[in-house]
Amino acid sequence: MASLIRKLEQFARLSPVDQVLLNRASTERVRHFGPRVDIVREGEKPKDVHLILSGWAYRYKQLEDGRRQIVAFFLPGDICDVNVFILREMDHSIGTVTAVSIADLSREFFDKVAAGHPRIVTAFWWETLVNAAIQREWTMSLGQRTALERMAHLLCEIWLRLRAAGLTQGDSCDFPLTQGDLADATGLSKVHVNRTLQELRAGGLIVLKGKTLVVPNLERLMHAGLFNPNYLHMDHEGRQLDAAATPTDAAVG
Amino acid sequence: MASLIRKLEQFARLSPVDQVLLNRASTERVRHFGPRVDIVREGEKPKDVHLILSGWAYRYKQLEDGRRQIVAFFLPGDICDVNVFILREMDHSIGTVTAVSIADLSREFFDKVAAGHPRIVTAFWWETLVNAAIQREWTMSLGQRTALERMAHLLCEIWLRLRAAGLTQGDSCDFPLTQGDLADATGLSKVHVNRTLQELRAGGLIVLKGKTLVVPNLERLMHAGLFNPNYLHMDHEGRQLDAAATPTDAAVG
DNA sequence: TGTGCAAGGTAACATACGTAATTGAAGTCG
DNA sequence: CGACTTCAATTACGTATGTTACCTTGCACA
Repeated sequence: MASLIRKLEQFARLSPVDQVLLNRASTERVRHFGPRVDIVREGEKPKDVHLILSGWAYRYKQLEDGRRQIVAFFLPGDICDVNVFILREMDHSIGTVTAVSIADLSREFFDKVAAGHPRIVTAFWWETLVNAAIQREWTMSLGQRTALERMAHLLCEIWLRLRAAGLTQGDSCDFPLTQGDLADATGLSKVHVNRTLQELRAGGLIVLKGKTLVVPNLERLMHAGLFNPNYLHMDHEGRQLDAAATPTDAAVG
Repeated sequence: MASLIRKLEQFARLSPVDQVLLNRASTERVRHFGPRVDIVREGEKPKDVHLILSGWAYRYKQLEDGRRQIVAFFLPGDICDVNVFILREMDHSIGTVTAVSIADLSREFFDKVAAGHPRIVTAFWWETLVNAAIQREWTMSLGQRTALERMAHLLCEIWLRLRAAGLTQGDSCDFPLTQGDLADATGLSKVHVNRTLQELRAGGLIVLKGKTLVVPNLERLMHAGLFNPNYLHMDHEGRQLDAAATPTDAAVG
């Protein structure tokens, strides 16, 4: 799976054998879903781990009275939760935004990885730790950032993650989220999301129309969102995201 | 370390050899800190993983202008982040509430665990996944719950975690957090935290005075916080937290 | 055994954001 | 191609929570 390997390679150098294993695992048991559909529901017993091959999805939780919070977005190349099948039941649901293809990764796959593929183990740990860091940053956003900062911050995060997966074209990208989605993710009302987006547009920070987002000046958007990319841990051992940095041949694992 | 083993045993049955290993690791390199002191600072390179032996601490992030968010609390028996030393630098800080003793767990320790102690591996995965679930629930709280619900929810969480660590006495427990701490954790102002606590007191949901918290009726407090304990994943394979459930001899791992 | 400082508590006032309701634009499906 | 349905946009108004300021309580330490 291109996006996954591209993403993991950012962090750990995978051997050809590693890559073959990942490729096989991500083509063996593939399922397809339509847009706006649940893939997994709270209360179910997690049997497999899901790798997003294409499309956007989100993880969400819901209160009995209907209030709903999106707690994470999944983009192509993302793994839902390494090793969740250890748990007895899901404490949240996963739904699609667009049409989505996923590969189911079994417990046996992870056992095999643990037994003989230390580079992949390291890379999966990195994925796990980064996801935890993202969740913390969302806590920070919801607790401390204003509506404008929060929105700008979220857009920066999605932008950088898309870029790392090779899914941006110049300064624009596909953006299938509705204002309702953004509201559920930022903890704001739809009305206030609309106001906030207007403000970002007025400041020339974003162009958002139809299902396309343009970020003319990432620096400025990051500034507006008090965005510090360190939590994404996109560099390691001197390897930088898109600066051709020191070509240290770091053996990780 | 008693609290740690007690907590992990809730989930995975550890062999005597496993327990010896954990006990050795948690007595080898111990450090002591005073109250209101930083253990780790954002930007540092994580060299070890920290196991809290005694005392309360928190993980926090700070914006340049001083706004600060507590994103997690650490109680005795908690491990800060399994395998963080994989990352290049900390994206947050860890500070103490009370005096704290910690054990430093090295990379070598985790390598040894990975190589020969599958039960501990499983238990650590469980710890990791539960911590992620807790972080998600905080996101939910900050995004959707009202001040009152949020506070009640947080108190329930801390209560259950303390109870699982054996740190409650009947319906009361030590509670060293200040209203300022609660404000930074809930994303509310100190004034509003005060108002909210008054309201909880008026409703007879808590008695909070000095450094002691009493929860006369956990059910009612949970109800007020829309608290669903499933996210703590405190039961597994039929083993319930404090109901003497089916004594399934489940071999995990 | 006071004395100083952090923590808790209160009040008056300010505001960022939510709610409800309506309208128009844009897809989508029979 | 018209009829739905969803999404975006906008207005008027309401409120939960923030801010500032000040006072009280409690406890650590001289």
